[in-house]
Amino acid sequence: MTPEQLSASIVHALTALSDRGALRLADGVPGTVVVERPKSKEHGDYATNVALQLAKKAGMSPRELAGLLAEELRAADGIASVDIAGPGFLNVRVEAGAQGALAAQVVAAGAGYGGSDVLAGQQFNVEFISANPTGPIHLGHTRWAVVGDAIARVIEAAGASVTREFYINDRGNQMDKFGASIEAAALGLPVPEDGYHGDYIADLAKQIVAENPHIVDLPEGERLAAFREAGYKLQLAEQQDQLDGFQTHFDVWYSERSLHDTGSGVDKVAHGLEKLREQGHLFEADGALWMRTTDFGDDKDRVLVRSNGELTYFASDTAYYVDKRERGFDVCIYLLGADHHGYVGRLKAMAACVGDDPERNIEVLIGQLVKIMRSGEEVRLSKRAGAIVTLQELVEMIGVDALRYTLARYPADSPLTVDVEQVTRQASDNPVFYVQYAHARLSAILRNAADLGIGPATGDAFDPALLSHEKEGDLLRALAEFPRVVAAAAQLREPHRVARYLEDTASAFHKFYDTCRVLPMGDEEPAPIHGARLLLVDATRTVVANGLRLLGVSAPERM
RNA sequence: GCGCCUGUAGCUCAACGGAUAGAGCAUCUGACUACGGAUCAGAAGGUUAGGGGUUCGAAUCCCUUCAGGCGCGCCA
Repeated sequence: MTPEQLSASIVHALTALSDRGALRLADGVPGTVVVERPKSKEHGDYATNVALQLAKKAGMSPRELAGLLAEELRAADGIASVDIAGPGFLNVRVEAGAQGALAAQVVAAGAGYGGSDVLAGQQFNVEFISANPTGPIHLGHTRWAVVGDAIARVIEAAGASVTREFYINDRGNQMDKFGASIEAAALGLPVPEDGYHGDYIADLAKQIVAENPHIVDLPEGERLAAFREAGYKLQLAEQQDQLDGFQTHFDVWYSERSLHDTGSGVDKVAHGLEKLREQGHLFEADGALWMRTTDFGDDKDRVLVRSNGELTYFASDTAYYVDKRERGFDVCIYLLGADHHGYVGRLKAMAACVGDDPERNIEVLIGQLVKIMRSGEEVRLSKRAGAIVTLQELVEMIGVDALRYTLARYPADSPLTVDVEQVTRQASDNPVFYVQYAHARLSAILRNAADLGIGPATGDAFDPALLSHEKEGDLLRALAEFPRVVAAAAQLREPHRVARYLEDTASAFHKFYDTCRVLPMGDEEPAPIHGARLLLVDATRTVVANGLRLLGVSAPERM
């Protein structure tokens, strides 16, 4: 029995009581009730606080209501016992047969188990990383690579359609500084003070000159542009390559330049401004064009066109948002670092200014920055000073799986400290291996079973009531949780819940494995219990594999 | 100064407003002649930064004090 099924049974019981007049609820019977897995086993297989929640509306004491409900519920299918505890909790024990049946359901659902339709019918755009193409992807971006990708995956599992998008800031003076830095390096001149100083700049210069020796002979202005464009192309390709190797794949790489009229006749910025004008939130002052974001809670109005005629970055942002909405996305999610939290207000206000609902159409997730410790000291990220820990270095040190998992198992809005040495040294103690090891073990059992010529029970040969051991019950309840863990992760945009859940489930499995022999021993004849446990093993393997996939972490069959 | 985020075990961090606040690492004690010991069983470790409030019930919500991070440009 799953929590959902139990919830339905409770609603059914409430309805029956209500129909008989034994219960009168002010707002009627709720559609669903909260069923949770208690922390302590003494509190049964499942617990619900429904009596506490409804007592006031029913005009009776929680324990009184709990008593009524318990009596009604005891008659329901699949329920072994119902106890009333504490102030009015209902502690429910489920019959072994009703619980064991889940194993077959999981295996039947396969890769689809864990999915739901809680976000069905919605189109999501998830934008993350969006690094300037002026340097390598580094640890500062890596958290968003992992979290953004995992958010996209869980939202997809919740039934929505998702586009992962990377916004390339390929316009503006940072690009010019980048170009000037490469140019200086190529010419053997000192890099400008406000330029980029990492070693990679010299490498880029070398590569560009090697590919096109005549570039240094170009006239000065042309030469800068040529270095800038060549550097841009190489750097973007490198970012794409590294993210690809990091199992982070984007559906759309969106160039900021493409928002501006580049002779295509489509000027999306002008279009965005027009939209704002229609809505009446534009005004001119001091020779500049402004958006009155203060109409919607921003702390000050924002300039779109400077008095010198140049467009601000925010003008691009607005046009980009309008474009996303016109491409059909209902919800535009932005993942930004804590150093950008000042943008939340203006982005929301901007969405309101173009006539959207800022509570629904735009969502800005602010993640805390990752603090990096090395040799007991904090490593300060600075692209310009060249002090960076690149994604590539990190992957070489700790591997894709361990790095992804480490960053995925914490909520993005909690500050995180990563000690480079510790993560590297303790790679084998990383919880990712605990979960992966469970998968490898599960795979090994199924392999060994196949060698013995046996497999999971199927059809009528499966007797769910055989899975009555305490550890089997614990494991089954863990498996039953998976769909709502994924749904919660999607709705709350908190994929770390999946990682924590996998650790719990792996633990339940390891305990089961330690206590319950799955395969026949020696020359023992295969019996129904072996088939039933193999089915449970198969179901567990399915859940662990599905969960790891949501995090973009591999599920190895051998380690 | 104003605003946002954070403060939980020695360390890194969990905990839909729920019952005795949990994991991993580190420390200590046990378990391998049968499915993978990267495992399992157990011990120890806490005034959830401090103080008020809301309620059946608060780490969680509200107020306040303290501490830390970040942000407040016609930059990107």
